[in-house]
Amino acid sequence: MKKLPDAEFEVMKVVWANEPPITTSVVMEQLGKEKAWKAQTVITLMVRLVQRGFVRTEKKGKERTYFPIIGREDYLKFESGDFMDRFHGNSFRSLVAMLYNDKKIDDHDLDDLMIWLKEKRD
Amino acid sequence: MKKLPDAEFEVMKVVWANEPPITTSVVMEQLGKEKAWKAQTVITLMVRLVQRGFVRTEKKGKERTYFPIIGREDYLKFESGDFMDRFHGNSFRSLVAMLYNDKKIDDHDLDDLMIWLKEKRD
DNA sequence: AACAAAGTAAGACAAATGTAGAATACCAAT
DNA sequence: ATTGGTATTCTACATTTGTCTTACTTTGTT
Repeated sequence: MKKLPDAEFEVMKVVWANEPPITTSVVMEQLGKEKAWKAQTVITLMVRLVQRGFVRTEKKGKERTYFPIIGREDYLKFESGDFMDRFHGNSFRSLVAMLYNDKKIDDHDLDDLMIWLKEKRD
Repeated sequence: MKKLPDAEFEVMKVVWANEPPITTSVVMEQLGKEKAWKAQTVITLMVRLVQRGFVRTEKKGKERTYFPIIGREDYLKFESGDFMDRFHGNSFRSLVAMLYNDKKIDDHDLDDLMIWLKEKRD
């Protein structure tokens, strides 16, 4: 698997968030607010995602529908692993300390985490 | 701050790992094994890092020396925050669960984390 | 002073990415 | 069958990234 470019990832997020299949118009609607993309832009991104093997597509009349091939979980796993590798030399503590110092995770997150950890104790 | 391209990040890793200032030849030596980069490639990357404001440079005779401006910690914090944001909606638990399921971290890491968490309870 | 070696600057070029215009296909109503 | 509206395909183009070639500087040497 390879990392997706930012724009394509934005599209995939929408694809994953919806019950397949999805159309470009739906993607447009759901991204339109933040990204001021033209319809062609979204279509181009869909085409590239097909080439990359992230989605497959079917022609439905004048429209085109898309189905995810790579699942959200799998992709996030991949990105997470890559990230740990590249930026934290796989040292988990390094990551935690860094995020905590930078206030990216707060005490509530830690409580949350503690609960999860305790559940693991089975 | 903006994300560095891969190649430039590789160079920065070496810059950060050495006592400043550093020269391209040192970067070459330390990267040479893995990256089969020509000297010019490294020099170009250094130039781009200067433009980006990650390092500053001084001419020392025929050589050029470089000093980091952005610190490793600061950059890693930035990348870590960005990552949490983009891929885990800032849910730290989501990240931990993902890494654990994907065997990127093991029980030992979790124990370790538990200890760290308990220390935070002060 | 002239030269070779080491290092650099300037420029090049293909591939990847972000973004979109123009021409075209397809359905829906006339 | 024609027309009009959408969505699509094809094509384009600027910017960024990865990588390098060629021409020039600087310095230590003959």
